[in-house]
Amino acid sequence: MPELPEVKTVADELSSFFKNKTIINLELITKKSLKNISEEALNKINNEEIINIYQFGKHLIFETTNYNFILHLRMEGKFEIIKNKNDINLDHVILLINFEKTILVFKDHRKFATIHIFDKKTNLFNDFLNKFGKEPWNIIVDDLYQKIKNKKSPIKTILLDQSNISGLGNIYVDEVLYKSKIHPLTKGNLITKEELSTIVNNSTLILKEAIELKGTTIKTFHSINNKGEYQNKLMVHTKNKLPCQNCGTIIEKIKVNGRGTYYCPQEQKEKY
DNA sequence: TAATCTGTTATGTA
DNA sequence: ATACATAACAGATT
Repeated sequence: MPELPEVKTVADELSSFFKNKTIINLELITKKSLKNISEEALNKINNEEIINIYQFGKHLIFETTNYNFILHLRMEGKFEIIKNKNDINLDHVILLINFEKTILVFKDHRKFATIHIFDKKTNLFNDFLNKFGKEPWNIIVDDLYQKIKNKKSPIKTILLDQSNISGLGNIYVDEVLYKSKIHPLTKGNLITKEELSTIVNNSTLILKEAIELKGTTIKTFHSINNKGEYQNKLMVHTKNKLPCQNCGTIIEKIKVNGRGTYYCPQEQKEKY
């Protein structure tokens, strides 16, 4: 489900329910799903109070008294809040986070989600975050330009790489490149600093508007109480063979790095 | 019906 | 540095 706006929507809702609440314990339901953390490690945050729940890039971060607990939802991670354990449909449930009066249910039918827990007494949390690029509104264009100016990979691939810029996924990157009038296959070394500046500005505009609308619901995304509405604003993504809403040219779908990619062949010309 | 493809993600390998 | 396979699974397509 999640790119940055969807994760932020989820984080805000979870925060309204669980900020300042104490975790009683975690119950791992589907053991084989956690590849990057041990079951014992989950016990560390038993009895921890949640101080804050927020989003960085596509990461959902629960800050507790002594730890940072990070969930990455990948493709299909989602939550439900229930009152009674008997109400749970256990299909695809990975984890139960038990609170005094409610249970936060974490589901992930493709089991791609990852969990990290970092002790605040160490630098591991900062080290982890430092592997990722800044969010668009904090990007320094000159710095990003230095990173991409010699790359031969397509600009779409570069923008999806979270070590360059955090928060763009397959939907919004198509929308950003459309708004910026740049062909998704344009090689990084052909992007001018001015074009990169346009891309960064449009990334900020589009992600912020999507946050206002609580994300995009294409398949199954809904946060907890909200359905996103940004799907009504999409200009190219999922619009294969439909006329461009600006110029009427038929939108094309291609593959870039194996990802379905939509663009307007009239307004987004490839540079060679 | 069954085989194949696709996917709001990301990492590991070569 | 860059392309490809892989993770696991449901729903759509052939």
